[in-house]
Amino acid sequence: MEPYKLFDAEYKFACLIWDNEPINSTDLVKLSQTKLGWKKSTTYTVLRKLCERGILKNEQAMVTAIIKKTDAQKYESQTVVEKAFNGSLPQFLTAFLGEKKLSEEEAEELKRIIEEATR
Amino acid sequence: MEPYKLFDAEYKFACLIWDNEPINSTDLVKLSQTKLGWKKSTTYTVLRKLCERGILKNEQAMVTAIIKKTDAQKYESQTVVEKAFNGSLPQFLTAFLGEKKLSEEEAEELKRIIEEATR
DNA sequence: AAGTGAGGTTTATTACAATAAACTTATCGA
DNA sequence: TCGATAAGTTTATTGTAATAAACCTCACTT
Repeated sequence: MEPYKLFDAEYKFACLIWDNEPINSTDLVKLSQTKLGWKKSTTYTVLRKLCERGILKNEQAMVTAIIKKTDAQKYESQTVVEKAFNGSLPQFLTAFLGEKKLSEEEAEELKRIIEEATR
Repeated sequence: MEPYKLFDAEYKFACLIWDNEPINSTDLVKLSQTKLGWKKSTTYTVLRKLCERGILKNEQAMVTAIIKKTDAQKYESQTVVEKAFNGSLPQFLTAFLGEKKLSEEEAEELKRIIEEATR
């Protein structure tokens, strides 16, 4: 398995931790119950798997993330561009935008991000 | 199942059809063999499923796509942006680019695409 | 000392993606 | 008319994601 690969359920769960860390495991069980509808055992099962894969950490009932959210996101973004767009960001953008129209502000923001990444 | 959702194996297979349609089913079996390493029965199984889901069509042993590649790509791109970036394209772009640097030409191309989508 | 809650683990269950073996039926050329 | 080939279908197998029931152990409280 690639290091940062998170399945859908895992990703949602990891988001709870990214947004709330450090979080006590009992509190995380409650949070998963309300946010995801998970039972306690489900939470611990998924938690342990993500710990084994080096993505999260659970020490003295305190859960934190080892992998940063931005790294998981980078992985997600690059995976889809490779898989479905032959690695081409322009192709991705074209497909994503489709017939959608951007406002001036949105366009400016995107161009700023691109500018930022241009040497 | 959402209409355009294609699993990994299905997406690769659909690409063969998009790139070669219209294609005779026997030829498609051969193509899947060489490109994906699939047996004949695998090809027909996946083909039938995609036909049932209204994504492909197989009539008189002639296989064509009903859903266009661009539509499947649009779905893929929007799905990942929603799932992992809270629907925010700027967040996606930021994560994708990371520390990567763009050349002048790449930046120009991206800005052109954005310009195009700006009313 | 017995009950209770925190903090887990062990073991299952279910669903379905991925792949294919084995069988069928029809056509067509030798 | 028989054997090959095309064009499929039926039925399995395997792996694993998603979810959870049932159990365990320890510390603390009553």
